[in-house]
Amino acid sequence: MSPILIYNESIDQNFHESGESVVTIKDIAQMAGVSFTTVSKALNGEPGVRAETRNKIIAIANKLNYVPNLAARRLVDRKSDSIGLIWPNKSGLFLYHLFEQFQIQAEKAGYSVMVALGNPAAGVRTFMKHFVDTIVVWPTAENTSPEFIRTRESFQGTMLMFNSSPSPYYHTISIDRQEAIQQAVDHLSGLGHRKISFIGYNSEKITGFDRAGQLLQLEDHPDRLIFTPKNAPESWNRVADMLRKTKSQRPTALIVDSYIAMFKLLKLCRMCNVRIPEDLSLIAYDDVPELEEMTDIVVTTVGPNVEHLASAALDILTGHGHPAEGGYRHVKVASQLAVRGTTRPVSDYAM
Amino acid sequence: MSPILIYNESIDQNFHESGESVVTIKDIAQMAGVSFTTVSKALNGEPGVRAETRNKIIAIANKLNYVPNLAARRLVDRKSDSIGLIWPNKSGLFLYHLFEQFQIQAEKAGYSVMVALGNPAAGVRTFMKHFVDTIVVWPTAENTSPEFIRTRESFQGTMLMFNSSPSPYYHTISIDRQEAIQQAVDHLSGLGHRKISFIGYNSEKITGFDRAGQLLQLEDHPDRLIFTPKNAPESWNRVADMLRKTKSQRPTALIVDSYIAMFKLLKLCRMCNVRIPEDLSLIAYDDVPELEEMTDIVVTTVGPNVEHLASAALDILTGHGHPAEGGYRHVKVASQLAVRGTTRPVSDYAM
DNA sequence: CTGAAAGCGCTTACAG
DNA sequence: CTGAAAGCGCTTACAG
Repeated sequence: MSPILIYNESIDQNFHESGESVVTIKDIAQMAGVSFTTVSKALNGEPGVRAETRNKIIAIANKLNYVPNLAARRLVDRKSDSIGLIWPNKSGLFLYHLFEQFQIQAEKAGYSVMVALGNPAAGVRTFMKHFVDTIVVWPTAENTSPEFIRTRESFQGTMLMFNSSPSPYYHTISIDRQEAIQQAVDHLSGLGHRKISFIGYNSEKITGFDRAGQLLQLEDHPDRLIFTPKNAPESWNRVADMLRKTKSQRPTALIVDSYIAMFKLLKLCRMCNVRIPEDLSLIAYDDVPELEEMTDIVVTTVGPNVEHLASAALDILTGHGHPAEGGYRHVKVASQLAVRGTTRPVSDYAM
Repeated sequence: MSPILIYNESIDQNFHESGESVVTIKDIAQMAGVSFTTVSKALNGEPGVRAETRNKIIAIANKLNYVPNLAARRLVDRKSDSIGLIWPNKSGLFLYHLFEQFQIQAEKAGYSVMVALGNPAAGVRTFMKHFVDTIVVWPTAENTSPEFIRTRESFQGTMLMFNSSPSPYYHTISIDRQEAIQQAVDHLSGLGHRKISFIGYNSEKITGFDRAGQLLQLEDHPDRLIFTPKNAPESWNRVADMLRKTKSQRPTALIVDSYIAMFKLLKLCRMCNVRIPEDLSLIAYDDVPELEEMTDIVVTTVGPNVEHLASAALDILTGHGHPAEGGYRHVKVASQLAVRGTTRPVSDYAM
């Protein structure tokens, strides 16, 4: 691969004249004929400064265009109303949307939000360096690593972990994936489907599928569960095999694990000339907005709503209804079924 | 509130009467049996510390999970070695990948990277509060606003603007979109295509298309340029009309503006029973990695490579070959054509 | 190679 | 009401 192709480079010799504010409280103190202690108090609205003195000081500060040095201030009182989000590499679209939502809501609540990309442990360290006092994490393999845990322990602020079981060390928000899949199955069952397939590998979701299947006494069939682990593309051959079966042989509805799996499935369907939803109903886990413009059909989905997740997190962090004690809170967020274009009554598939 | 109790047996409780204070260079100094001056030098890679001493100090720092206090460092006026990325809402996948690449390379170069989501002006303010001394921006309507410009002017650090014309106030990296589209046309022309369509709305790209068309004396035809502005979905009807024409009437190759447009086009192709690349060649602008798993075919693309963009930015910021004067640099990055599955010789389309 | 000391600009007890 | 002093954690001359 060729190196960076820079074919036109120029140097701008104009210097940016920085109007550096060298004005400190000491300068103001001298001009006002008071001590810089008094200046500090006056400017910070502390009590115990005569109004006359205070006004004089403020006037001078304005005149000199005084800008407080935040580094100095922060060195003394280490506070910041900012929230840090840990964003591991390759986290995909769902996290992208969740964090976008989170920031919109956090901004409204008066927080500034920063995101640390890359290695989560490094991210926590970055936030510590920058005085971010609240950190929000979405778990991945990387941030359950010993390194991350060690780093997390040295963090003095508040932490909120999404999608985690309750912990004595941080707030948690969990998602009931099992219940989500059960909702999906319920919906399909309500439409008369008895022969349903689940394609995926997440154990919580599979458990939900199994449980719902038993409760509703769904039909047991060879394609009931097609296990497609992350690094086994060949497992998708089984999906293709299923799609090639005759209408009476194959299931009438599918549930897929993720939107990635959904794309693979849609590809295979096209290859096998199976139309969705004309030949087969489909529900996908995870609701990612831009998918609509990428797929031919608007897919029925189930999963946690990013706005709900974000506001649940913010509620905890802003301490809404927070027990005064200051213990950590553990909230479970329910999923939502968004019925759209890809689920039809089983009667539509009658032979 | 119940704090996170760090209990590390190797820490002598003498230094930490509360058992949870933040570790400073003084703590490390005491453990290492040296002065904190030496610790500072050792940790900052300053010369004049015996290797043995340095290693010992570094080992202790790691063990204690030492995080330097940026406020203190910044007070004595030193760089914070962190770069802030401004990430406006709805910026889409390309920026997502560019920033991911940027952070990977920046981390290798020893910087910590933070991203500010949401309003760009607020982002700059956040970064100022947190001692970030370098800010990287991708232009949008929001960050050419007067508010942003005002905020930018009060920022004392270095700024790098992607996709901007040279400026006396910051570094810039521009992308030659015009040339990118010319590359695409050249490639198609080389395959014998004379009847090519451009679908999109970006004026630079259209200019590139027009220019290349004139240079190569391509055929002029009714579907040469289909202008599809952002808020005019009806403009896509013209694309559908084109696809419904007979093989001899319609163009043999298409170039689309963006991956969003690509998805729309692929949908329409399916509806109109036009196969790509069996019936029509296609080149899309912008190379976004995950597209591969979402489309049936692997699309030939043209556009700036995120790795190149990221490393060009980093080169500037790390001052590789930087003139000592401190002027701003302005670099133009070329695009790359990634020939993949969707461009065929025009002879394949012979009637 | 190592360390004592000054000091960055500010806040906050504490004493007048 | 006002101010002298201590100190936040760090870097950087400077002296040993």
